[in-house]
Amino acid sequence: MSLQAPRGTRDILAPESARLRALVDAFATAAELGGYGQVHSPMFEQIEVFQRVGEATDIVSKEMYQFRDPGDRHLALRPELTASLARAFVQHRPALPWKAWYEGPQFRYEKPQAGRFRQFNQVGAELFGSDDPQADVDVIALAWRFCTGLGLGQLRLVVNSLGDRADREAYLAALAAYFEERAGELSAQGRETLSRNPLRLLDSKRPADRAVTSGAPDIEDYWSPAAAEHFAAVLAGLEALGIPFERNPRLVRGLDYYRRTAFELASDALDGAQDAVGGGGRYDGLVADLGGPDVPGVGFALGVDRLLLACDAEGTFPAPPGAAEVFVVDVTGGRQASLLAEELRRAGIRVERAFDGRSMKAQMKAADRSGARWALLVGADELAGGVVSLRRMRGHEAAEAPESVQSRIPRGGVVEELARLLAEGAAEGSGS
RNA sequence: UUGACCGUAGCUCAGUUGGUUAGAGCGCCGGGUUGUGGUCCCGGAGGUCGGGGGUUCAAAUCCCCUCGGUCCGCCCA
Repeated sequence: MSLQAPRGTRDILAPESARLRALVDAFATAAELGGYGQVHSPMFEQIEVFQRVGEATDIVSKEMYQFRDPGDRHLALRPELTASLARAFVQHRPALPWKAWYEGPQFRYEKPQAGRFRQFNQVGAELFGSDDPQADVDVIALAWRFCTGLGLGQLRLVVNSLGDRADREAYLAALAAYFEERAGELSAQGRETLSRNPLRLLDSKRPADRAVTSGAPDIEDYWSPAAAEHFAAVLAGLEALGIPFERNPRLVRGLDYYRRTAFELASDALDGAQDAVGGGGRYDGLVADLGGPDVPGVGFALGVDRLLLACDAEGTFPAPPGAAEVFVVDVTGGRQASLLAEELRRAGIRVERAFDGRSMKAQMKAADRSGARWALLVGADELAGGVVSLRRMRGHEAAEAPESVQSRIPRGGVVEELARLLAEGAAEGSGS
């Protein structure tokens, strides 16, 4: 155990990696169905990209991996992707509205825990250039459609509005005043949070602080008429689409740039502190903060690792079958297995074979474990006769007549015959 | 940064108050006569007991440090 993956990171090996890719594929399909195009952005950015976006947020102030490159540039591994996308928007100025989706790892220096890693994967989408409440709905609908498409049923959509910039500032001031007055009742940690960002305190799970926060001023009382109207339109839009939600005036998100709409997807199937699978909101003003035009935006990100945990908990979205379709057993040295396997693979058939000249029994065992429905057997007899033995591997009783299970076919017709059998099997499989 | 618990074979775990060559199940490899899987039987490989230091005649077992994991808190994905 001398060398291992750094703390908070892990290797994702074969069956699980296929599942992760399938999840990303499903998201790509959902997003592109909605007119979002994929963006690849760098894993690291000039550190200012993130700093300008949220000095007071934890992920920027204390969780960033930062470094200087050999050219003395001050860089940071991306702790989130909305800022990267906003930077890309400013740099390229695409036509509006710009709808982008993304996927990939992000990095935060935190204490690892179940469902929380220092390198973790997210999928997400952003819509730049519209302040229409229907844009908010478009984005939320994508997240919802994708998650329910995975088979997740125990998911709650929690929504809130943080008002416009001025509303938010007025509210923040009122909140700070309220908490200052009662600082004595707060826990030591609570007071620390207060000095950093009073909004954070609303989320607090500490019982002592809860008592204080329950009487705190309500954001709704600080909404401007425009913000209130916007939020009402978003809720009406969700209702029209039949997307269930619950309102929570205490929902503030971890990132400071949110304006108006904020939302979170939480899973009741996940226990413990990490029940949020994703969240997002509107961030009007962010693009301007990065030196671009005053273009509004709304988006979200979902934690891939948490989504998969939620899928586990609900017993949905299993790993896709990676099984071979055909296994070539060759006891004449292995060259025939190479030839047959390659021929079949060039025809698009998933083929496995054994190495190291193992015994027929061993190769048959391997064939069984591979999950292949068909085995091709090549021995001295077959080789001499220009044939191969074709054996059905699964779904038959031991008592069945041997000739219905195994037969010899001409060597030259192997690809055609297997293609036919597999197509037949697929048709049957889809019918049942 | 602080707290609690945990760390024995590839995996899941036993291992009595410190006491001989550290075990099981699963998995893996081989065998059960001539070239045939899934069941069964037999055999085998595989472990610096996370790492380092200390106490002791003797440490997987006790103490300290360290690394990693889990939980809480914090926060989020």
